[in-house]
Amino acid sequence: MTVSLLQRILHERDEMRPAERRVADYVGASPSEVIHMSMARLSELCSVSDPTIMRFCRRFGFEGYQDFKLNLAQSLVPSAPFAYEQITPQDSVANIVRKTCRNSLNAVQRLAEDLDPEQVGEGARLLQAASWTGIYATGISEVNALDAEHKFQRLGMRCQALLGKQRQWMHAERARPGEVALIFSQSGHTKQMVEVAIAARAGGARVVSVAAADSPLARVSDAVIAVLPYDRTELMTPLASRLNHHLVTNMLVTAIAIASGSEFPDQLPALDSWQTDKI
Amino acid sequence: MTVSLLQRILHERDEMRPAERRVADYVGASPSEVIHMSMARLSELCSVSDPTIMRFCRRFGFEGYQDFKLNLAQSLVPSAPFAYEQITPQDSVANIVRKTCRNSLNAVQRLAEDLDPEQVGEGARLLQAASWTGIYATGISEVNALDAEHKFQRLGMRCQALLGKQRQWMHAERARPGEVALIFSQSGHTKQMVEVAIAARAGGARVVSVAAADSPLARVSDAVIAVLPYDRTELMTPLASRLNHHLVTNMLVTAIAIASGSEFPDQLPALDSWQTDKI
DNA sequence: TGTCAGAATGTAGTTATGCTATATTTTGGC
DNA sequence: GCCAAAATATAGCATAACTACATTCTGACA
Repeated sequence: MTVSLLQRILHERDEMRPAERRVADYVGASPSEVIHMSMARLSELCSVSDPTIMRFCRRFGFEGYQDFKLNLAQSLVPSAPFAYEQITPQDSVANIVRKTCRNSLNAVQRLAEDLDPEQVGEGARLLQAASWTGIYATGISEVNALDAEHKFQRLGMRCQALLGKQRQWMHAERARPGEVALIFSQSGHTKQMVEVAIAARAGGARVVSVAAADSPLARVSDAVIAVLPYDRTELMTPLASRLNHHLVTNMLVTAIAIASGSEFPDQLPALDSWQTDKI
Repeated sequence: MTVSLLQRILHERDEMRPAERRVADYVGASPSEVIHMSMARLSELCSVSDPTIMRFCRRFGFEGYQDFKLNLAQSLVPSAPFAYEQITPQDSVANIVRKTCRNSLNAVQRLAEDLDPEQVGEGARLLQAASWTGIYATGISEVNALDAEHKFQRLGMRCQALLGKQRQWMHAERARPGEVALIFSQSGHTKQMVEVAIAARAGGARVVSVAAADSPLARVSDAVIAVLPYDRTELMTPLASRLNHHLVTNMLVTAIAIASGSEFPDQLPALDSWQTDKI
């Protein structure tokens, strides 16, 4: 969970020597003014030299005052972190609605913070170039595979969601160059998925996995879209956090739609708009 | 609803002359990079002069490039309320990731505001009491039906996702008292879903629909869980807003799990925790 | 079609700012 | 008190932001 710059400044204040402490106090007291100030002005107001300001910025990992100011500006924007709230047996339906939405917001925010766009871009490129894509998932993640199948097929991609151990094995063993195996696994520790990845690669296919970084599945993949798994080991993954794979699919679909020249890439014409009759 | 700087840039783009438009396009495409750039670098990349950048910043009310960059940096921070940002063909993958998350946050927030917990509660009661539930959806919403099937079955409920016109018709015609038809339709205008609802009710089953209020489907349902449809009539429903039915399913599952006495109602033990081997 | 005025845009130059190199002062251990 | 290291400042350079003025483009009108 991200700690804001202002909090870090407050937290490290007491470890600073007097001059830097004066900077910390001033920034902490008047951040909105500071973001619009030159370094010279700030150093004058704090009765310190310019290089002390630089050292202050460097203490927090910034290359210079410019980067520091930009981050400080961003840390002024009110954004809930939406803390996770467990739903308990005593909760009313109204609380269920509220907490479900809140926990979903938490899951989306975490994804926004953690996801590396380079990885999404790489995954999209491999998928777009594939002659055929097998989409693999087990258990409750199977719905992610089906969702991806629908959406990719809407883009005209040749692909299939492969459910069930035998069907998955049958396709992974016959994987060939030019194909892609797209694998969804929250933990990246599902044995079947790891074996599928190994088999698909052995046949010459590329493996794109949507899984936890540094997981067994990640280690046998060509491209990983790393999605941080929920880290409460004593509890099972809450329903809300399962949104993240769903969102990654949307991103892949959108990236491929753009690369394919779509005008409205985030609005796939719903199948029901041309296949279903309306009243 | 606050309009962000990025949206204003997109909105005013078409009124600009070519040079300023090049700036608008570049800033719109790569805001995260722009905030860290010098004016000289940006002007070089856009093939415009420095004063053109200044004029661009002044157009939006800023005194200079510094103020512009600070505001742009802040407009990149997801904040409540999360304004919808359309993904355009010029968007980088980083923008796709950012906007997908942002638009998903927007969709969840809208749901939190609009959803009536009474309706969710009523829907959950009917579903919990059902001897058997048929789950109906068409087109891209079929994945919602499959998701619901998985989760309800995990609760021990007798249910089945019914996909395809003939299978749906076959089951709706043979609906009987004590059963429930759960129907997902974003618009509530899908003809097949309305006909299914009418047939199921004629057989004595109860109809729970997750659809737009005041829709044809809502009018032939026993219980409606009203989900506001996306109101951009000229555009198709964006991918992000399709989260809402997924969340309603989570709420129903959680409410039924609580009513059934579950200790951790929002954390279905994932199927994969007892059906899949881990490494 | 040519002319002209206003708008759009660029070039050249100045000032301010961010940043670095080096000097000076302060602090703490012995 | 001495000395070395850490903290801090002074001085100066490079470049970034910005301004003043010049040039080019565009559209209206004769």
